[in-house]
Amino acid sequence: MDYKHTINLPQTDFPMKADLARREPDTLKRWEESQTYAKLREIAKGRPKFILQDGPPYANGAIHLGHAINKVLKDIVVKSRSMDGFDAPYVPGWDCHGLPIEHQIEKTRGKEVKALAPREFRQACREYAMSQINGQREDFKRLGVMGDWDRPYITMAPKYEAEQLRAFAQILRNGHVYKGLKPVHWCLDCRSALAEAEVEYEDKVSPALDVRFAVKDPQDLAKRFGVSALKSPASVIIWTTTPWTLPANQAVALGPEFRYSLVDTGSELLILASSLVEPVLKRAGVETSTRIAEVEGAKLEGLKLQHPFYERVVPVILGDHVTIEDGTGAVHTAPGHGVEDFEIGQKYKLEVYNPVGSDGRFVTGTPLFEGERVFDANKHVSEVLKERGTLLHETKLTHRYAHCWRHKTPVIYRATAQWFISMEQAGLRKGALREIAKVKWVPGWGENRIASMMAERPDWCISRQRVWGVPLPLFTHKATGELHPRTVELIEAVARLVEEGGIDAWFDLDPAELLSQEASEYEKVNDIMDVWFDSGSAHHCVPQMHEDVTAPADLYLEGSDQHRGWFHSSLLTSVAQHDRAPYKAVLTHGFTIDEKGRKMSKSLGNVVVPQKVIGTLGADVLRLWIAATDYANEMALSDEILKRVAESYRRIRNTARFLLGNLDGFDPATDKVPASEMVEVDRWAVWRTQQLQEEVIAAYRSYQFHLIYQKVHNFCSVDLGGFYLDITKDRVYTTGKKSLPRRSAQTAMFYIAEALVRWLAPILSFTAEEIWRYMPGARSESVFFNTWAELPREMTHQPSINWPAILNLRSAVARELEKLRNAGSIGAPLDAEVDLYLSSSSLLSVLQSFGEELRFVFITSAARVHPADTRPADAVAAEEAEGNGAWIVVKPTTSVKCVRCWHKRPDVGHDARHPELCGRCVTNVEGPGEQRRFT
RNA sequence: GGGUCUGUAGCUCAGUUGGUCAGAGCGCACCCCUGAUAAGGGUGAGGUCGGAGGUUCAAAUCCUCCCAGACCCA
Repeated sequence: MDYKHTINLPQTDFPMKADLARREPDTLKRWEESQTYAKLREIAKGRPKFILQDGPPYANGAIHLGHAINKVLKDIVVKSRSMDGFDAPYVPGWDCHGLPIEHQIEKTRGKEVKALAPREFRQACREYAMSQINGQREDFKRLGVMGDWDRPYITMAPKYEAEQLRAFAQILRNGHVYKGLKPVHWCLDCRSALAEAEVEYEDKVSPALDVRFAVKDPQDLAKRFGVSALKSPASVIIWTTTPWTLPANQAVALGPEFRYSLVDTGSELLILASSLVEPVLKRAGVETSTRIAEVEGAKLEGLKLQHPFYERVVPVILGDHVTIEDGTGAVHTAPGHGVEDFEIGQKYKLEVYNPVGSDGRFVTGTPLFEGERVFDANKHVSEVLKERGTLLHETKLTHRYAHCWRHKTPVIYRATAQWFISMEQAGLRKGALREIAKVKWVPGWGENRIASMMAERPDWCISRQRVWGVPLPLFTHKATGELHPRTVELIEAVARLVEEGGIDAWFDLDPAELLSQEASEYEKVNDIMDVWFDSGSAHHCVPQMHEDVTAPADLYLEGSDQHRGWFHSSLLTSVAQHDRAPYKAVLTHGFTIDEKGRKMSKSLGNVVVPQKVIGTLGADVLRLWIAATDYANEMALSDEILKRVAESYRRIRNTARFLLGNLDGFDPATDKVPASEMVEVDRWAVWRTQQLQEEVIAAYRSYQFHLIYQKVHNFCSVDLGGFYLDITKDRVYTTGKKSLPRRSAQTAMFYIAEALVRWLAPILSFTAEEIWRYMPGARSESVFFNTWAELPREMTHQPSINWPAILNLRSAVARELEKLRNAGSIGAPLDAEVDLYLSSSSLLSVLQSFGEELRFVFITSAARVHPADTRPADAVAAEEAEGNGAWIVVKPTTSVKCVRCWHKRPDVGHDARHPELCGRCVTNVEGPGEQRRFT
């Protein structure tokens, strides 16, 4: 007789094969069609808010792995906060203005660009940015990121631009803005100032010159060095790799603490840092020399020097920025061409002299070099020095030098009129540092990092001489250069115009419209703002344009480079505007590297393309990798790592599938078993689930997603696959379909599935949604409409049975069974029977109470327990567990196999009607069914 | 060159304030099952905790230096 039909095998349509690449789009379509995100907003209405403010990606290019990580981490945060009972909206944004897009237009339109009017050029930029947004948006959605994709904030929206102007007005009113002359990175090709972020460092070959600055007053020098008369002319030697800045030289800086030597070469006297005398003389080819005297740099302050080719006398000054690692220990100082030079120049009231025009040529009237391009002038400078006898030595040097990130060409420092947000004049630095201390930084070292940047950083140059950006809507007086007295009001007027007509409204504006008869006295500023100001004012702009977003945000979440980027600019604008941080917490993640720890780059060929992963393994596998990786450090990805992740995905998926399969025929509304009637091990399973759930929730709250991955995966493999589901299979399969023992297991599995699907949802969003649809019982349309599973309290009490000890015994028995298996005595554990001899009386009595059910723990056909002292000589000692000895005897069983439950039992055939069945199968097939209390 | 970090088995990660802390899962090898089956179960082999010094009765855990890597800056 065939009893197979009496066995309750798992039954589910939930597919084992994920086929994510094909199936995920269906889920996306469902979310789209049923407006899942919008419905979630309705459902969450009234809950406490959790605002994650999106840092806008730049609207240029296809998304890469870094984007994917960032968006998925945000999505995990938002979804987990939602499941945690918050109203957690997600309004994505895009950063739209700025140089890279201008360049993109220049590149694609070619020469035609030059003919474009600025207005048309901006239109082209706008259209391009929009196309990029649309492309990126599809990719972000495909990752499973849920958000208000139909109403993102884009920084080129007229409303955003107008609000940005309002934010600026407030900052101006608060006294942070000034106009100044300052050396800024200047790209000769852009003809524009560059932000730090627009500069990158590349190797460059530069001339390296040692130049004489002759001492004007030899007697003064002699006195300072404490020597009598000097027999030869003396010079301070400076070392420079930018000879073209020598025309702008205003001083020579020495380190106050360093020692400087007066060295006689026979023909002349040189002044050099003592520790550098040797290398300098060596390269200059001086063979014999005598050190006459030595003093601290501080002693030489104010010494008068002759400029090497101009009729200009410059002083020796002191600066802590001077180093004696290379060069001569004497630094040529041109405040118009260097930040440190500028700063030290302020102190010594040096002139900020800049003879270089925006085109990178010396301006008309520059002696000797008028009209020459700066880098070309290097050679000329060197010739002039030679002629004047002021060149000690010349060579070439390869060093890291600032380059324009777009043009890849060397940039210069050039003093120009720019608009600044001052770090000091209205206490911005102080306020920012104070606010940094109030923010929670994850990981904690982020605080140190941004604080040290904030403490050091110079004033923020917010002006750009470009086209595609939000204007600095200012009028300056033609004679005095002062801002119009009603500037704040005027900006508001401009903001209203921009709100209607976008930024073109400003560029097209006739000043008379706002200034009427004053118009002729004022100049309309043509600069635009640094794009960092755009995104940096999102904390102000977004809440003004989207009702779901409020400020300050609960969290900003970006890559660790944003300590200098968006975290930084946002903090500055927010403190300047409101004197508070724009965020309560900041979370940063690392960058992607390959399995060898190297950064991903095209040249190394180790770049992982997210679209490709999604198209093969699926977004959920990529999401799982993101969750599984500790984002605090670098995040390594390679084919092997992806393979591992995909394998663990399958484990989790199959666990869910098995649970669903066993829930076949279970209706939670009618079939749930009360805790008091549940089988002990089922209650253990629910308890264990509850324990884990607490850990999972805690990990979500502390953003430790990789722990969730570890814990949940372990749960599936060890607790469920390796124990609970393994031993429960027998009961679910063989007891009556509607019997209490089976319903008890189903009740546990039901709660496990309810919990599991929710744990997974923020990470494996597609899979969780898929599982959700196969779960029994009435339920909402989407898993995301729910909060964490509530497990019945009476089921989650700590079990009185010492299950950990039983699990230990189980492992010990498994080791013994393995020996039999390897000896060929048994195959499956059901071929064996086991006798346990325990010294722990409590464990002994518990297991004795299990009675016939004990065998199910080991999945053996029989299992018995006895006091330790009755053990036979050949009993094998199990590994110690809490000082309690256990001895094991396993042997092949001699009983006959029941064809239905496959246990080998002595009572097989006792019932004449079912000659092939064991006793419990008989009762399960047509009797009242077996009882189970423990397993 | 400076700042901020990271470096535990092939992979991903645990290792509280220094004292069973050398762990887990995966992978791998071998075995079993064939009623979760392009599944499932079991056993086992893998690490001188990046390297070298030092502090300590005792260090993966503290200090110094070095090496490798990441981000930011110069």
